[in-house]
Amino acid sequence: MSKIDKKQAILDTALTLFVSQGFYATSTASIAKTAGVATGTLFHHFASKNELMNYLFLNIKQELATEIQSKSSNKGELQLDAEHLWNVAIDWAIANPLKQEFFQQYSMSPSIAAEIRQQAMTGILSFMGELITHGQKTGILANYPLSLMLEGCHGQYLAATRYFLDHPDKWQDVTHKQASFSMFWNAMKT
Amino acid sequence: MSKIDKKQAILDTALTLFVSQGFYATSTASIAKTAGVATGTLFHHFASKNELMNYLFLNIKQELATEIQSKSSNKGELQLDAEHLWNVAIDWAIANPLKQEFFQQYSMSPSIAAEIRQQAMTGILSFMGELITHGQKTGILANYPLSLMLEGCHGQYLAATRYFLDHPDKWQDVTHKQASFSMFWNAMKT
Amino acid sequence: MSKIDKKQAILDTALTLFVSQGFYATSTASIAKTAGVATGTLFHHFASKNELMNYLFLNIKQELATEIQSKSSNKGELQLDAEHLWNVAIDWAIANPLKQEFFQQYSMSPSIAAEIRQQAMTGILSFMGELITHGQKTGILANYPLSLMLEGCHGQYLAATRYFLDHPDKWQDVTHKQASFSMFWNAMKT
Amino acid sequence: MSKIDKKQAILDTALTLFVSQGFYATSTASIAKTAGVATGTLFHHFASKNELMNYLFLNIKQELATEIQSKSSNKGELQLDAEHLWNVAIDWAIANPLKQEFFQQYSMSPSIAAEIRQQAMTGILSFMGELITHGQKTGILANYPLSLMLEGCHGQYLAATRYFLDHPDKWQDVTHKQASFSMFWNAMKT
DNA sequence: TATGAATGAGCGTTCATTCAT
DNA sequence: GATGAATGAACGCTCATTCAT
Repeated sequence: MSKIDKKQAILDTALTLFVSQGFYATSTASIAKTAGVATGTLFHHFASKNELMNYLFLNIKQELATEIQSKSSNKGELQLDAEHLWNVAIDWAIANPLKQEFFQQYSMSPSIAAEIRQQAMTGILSFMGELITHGQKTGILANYPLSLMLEGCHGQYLAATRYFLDHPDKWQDVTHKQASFSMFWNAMKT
Repeated sequence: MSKIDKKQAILDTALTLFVSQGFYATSTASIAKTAGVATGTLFHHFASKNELMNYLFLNIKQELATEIQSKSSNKGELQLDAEHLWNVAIDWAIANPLKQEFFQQYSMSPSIAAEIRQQAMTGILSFMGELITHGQKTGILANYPLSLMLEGCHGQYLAATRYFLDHPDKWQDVTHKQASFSMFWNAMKT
Repeated sequence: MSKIDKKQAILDTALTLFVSQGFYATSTASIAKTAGVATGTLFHHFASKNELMNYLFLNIKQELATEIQSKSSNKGELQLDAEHLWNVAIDWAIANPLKQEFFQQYSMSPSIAAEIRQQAMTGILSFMGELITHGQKTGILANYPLSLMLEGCHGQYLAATRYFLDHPDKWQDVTHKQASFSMFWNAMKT
Repeated sequence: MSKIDKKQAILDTALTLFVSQGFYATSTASIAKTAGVATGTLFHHFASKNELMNYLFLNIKQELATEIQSKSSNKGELQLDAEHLWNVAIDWAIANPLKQEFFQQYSMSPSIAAEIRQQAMTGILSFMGELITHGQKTGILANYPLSLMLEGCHGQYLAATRYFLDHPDKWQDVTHKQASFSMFWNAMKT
C-alpha cells in the first residue's frame, strides 16, 4: 500500500466510522486498525484526531462544491439554472449517501470547530449568495435578508436529502425531485 | 435545596454545558459540580449520562409542543392559523435561546439515540402532520409527500431560528418576521 | 413485617446473593431491595457490610455445629460414632445446599477476616480435635500431627460435599455416602 | 524494561497483591503502580482485570502441572509412583508459597469464572484421573466414583499444603512428609 | 515512513454509608 | 425503628498521543 493509499484509507475509514458510530465513539485506534495501518501512521498524516475531522469535512464540502460548479448550467434563465443546480446537488447526495449522512450529522455539531464550519459554509455557498443577489436585483427572488435566505437554502437542502436518504425508493421518481425543488424555489421567489 | 430542585439544577446545568461545550466534552462530574450536587446525585436521578440527555431532549421538545398547542389559534383560515403558529414557535425560540441552540446542535446528532429523536419528532410534529394533511385536502397546500414537507418544515424552522438567534435585533422588525413566514408558507402552498 | 422478620430477611437474602453473585458483586442496596427493606434498615441491624458477612458466617457455622452435636451418638465405638457424625454432617450439607455452597466459597476467602474464620473453625472443630485425640490415645487413629489431621478432615468434608452438590442424584445412594466416609476414615485410622 | 518484563512484572505483582489483599481489594491502579508501569499498560496486555486473573490462574496451574509431569517417576509400582508425585507436588508448594496460597484462596472463589476453574482442574488433574483409573483396574485403589476421588485428592492436597505452609519447619521431618502421604494414600487404597 | 507498546489524565459509574425526616 | 435521597472517594477502563525502533 502506497503512502497516498494509506492516507486515503484512513480518510475513507474515518468517514465510515464517524457516520456509523459518531466522532467521539470512534477511537483513532479503531480507525487505524480498520484502515489496516498502525496507530502511529494516522498521526503521521494528521496532527490530531480533530485535524483529521476538519480535513475530512472540508474535503467533502469541496467535493460537493466542485461537483456543482463543474456541472452548472448558465442558460441565462435563473429558475432553470437553479433547478439544474438543485438536481446536481441532490444527485450528488443520492450518489454519496455516506457523505450526505456525514453532513447531516456534523453540519451543526460541536465536533467540528465553528470556524471550520463557517469556512466551509461560506466557501460552498458563496456562489449561492451571488445567485440569490442576482435574482433579487432582477426581481425574480424576494427581497428577504440574504443570510436568512442562505440559511433557508441550507436547511432545505439538508431536509430534502434527509428525505431521499430515508426513502431510497423515491430517488428515481422525478416527481419527488421536482417537488423538492418547488419547495426550495417557491420559498425564495417573488 | 429540595429533591426536585436538585434534579432541576442538574437538568439546567446539563442544558447549559451541553450547548456550550458539547455532549462529549461535558463530563458528568462537571455537571454535578456546577449544579452544586455530588456526582452520585446525578446518577441517583438519571441512570446514565445518556438517559439524562434523552430526558432533557424530550423535556424541551415537550415544552415547545405545549407552548405551541396552548397558544394555537383556530380561526378557520389555514394561512392565518399557520402564521400564528409560526410566530408562537419563533417567539419561543427567541425567548429560549439556549434551548433553541440545543435543538440546532442535537436534532441530528448521534448523541441522542435515533429512537428518541424519532419519538420526539413524531410527538411534536404530529399536529403539524395533521395541519398539512388538512391543507392538502382543501387544496391550499401542495400535494408533496408528507414526510418531505415535514422535513422541510423542520428545516425551515431551524434555519429561521438560526437566523434570528444570530441577528436578535431583527425579530422586532415585522418585515423580517413576515419574511421568515413567507418562505415557510410559500414553500408549501399550492 | 416485624423487626426480627426484617433482620432475618436481610440474612436470608444476603446468603442467597453472596452465593450466587459473590460478596463484592452484591451491593448492600441490592440486598435491601431484594429483602424488601430500605437501604438504611440494613445498617440498623448490621454496622457494616462486613459485619453482616461475619454474622452470617458464624451463624451458619454455629447451625452446623449445633446440628452435629445435637444428633451425635455416643456408642463408645469410635468408628461407629464417627460414621454417624459424618452422615449427620453430610445430610446437613445436602439439606442446606445454599449454606454448603457458602462454605465452599468463603471458607478460604479474604472476604471474611482471618480471625473470624479461625474463630469459626476452632469452634466447630473443637469436638473434632477431642475426638481425634481420643482416637489416637486408644490406638485407633494414626499418630499424625493434630493440626494436619484437622486440616485433612476439613478438606475431606469440603471435597465430599462438593461432590454431592455437583451430583445431586447421588444423595440417596447409601453406597456413595459410605464411600465418602471410608475415604475420610481410612485417611486417619491406624 | 523490555515488553516481556513489563507483562511479567504485572503478573508477579498481581499474584502478590491478590494473595495479600484479595482480588477485589486490589485495584488495577495499585497493581500497575507497584509493578512500575502505567495503568494503561496493564490493559494493553490484559483486556480486563478478570482476564488478568484468569491468565494468572491458568499460568500457575500450568506451572504446577508441568513441574509434576516433568519430574514424574514411572517405576511401575503405583504406590511408589504416587508417593513420588505427592512429594514433588508438596515440594513445589513449599518452594512457591505465594502460588500455593493463591490456590488456597482462589480454587473455589467466584473471582475466577467457573469455566476457567473447570478448565484448569480437568487440565491439571487429567493425569490424576488416569492414574486413579489405572489403580482401580489393578485393584490397588478403591472403586469409589472417580470425581469423588478427584475432589478428595484436591482437598487433601490443599489441606496438606496448608499445614506445611503454616508449619514450614515440619517439611524437613520425614515423619510428617510420610504422614501426609499416608493420609492421602490410605484414603484411596483398597 | 511506519510501527505499536507505552503512557496517564480523565472518563462514566458504583456503592457503602450517613442522616434528616 | 424505618426510610431513601444524598454523598464523594474510588473503581475499572479508555484513548489521543508519543517515541524508540
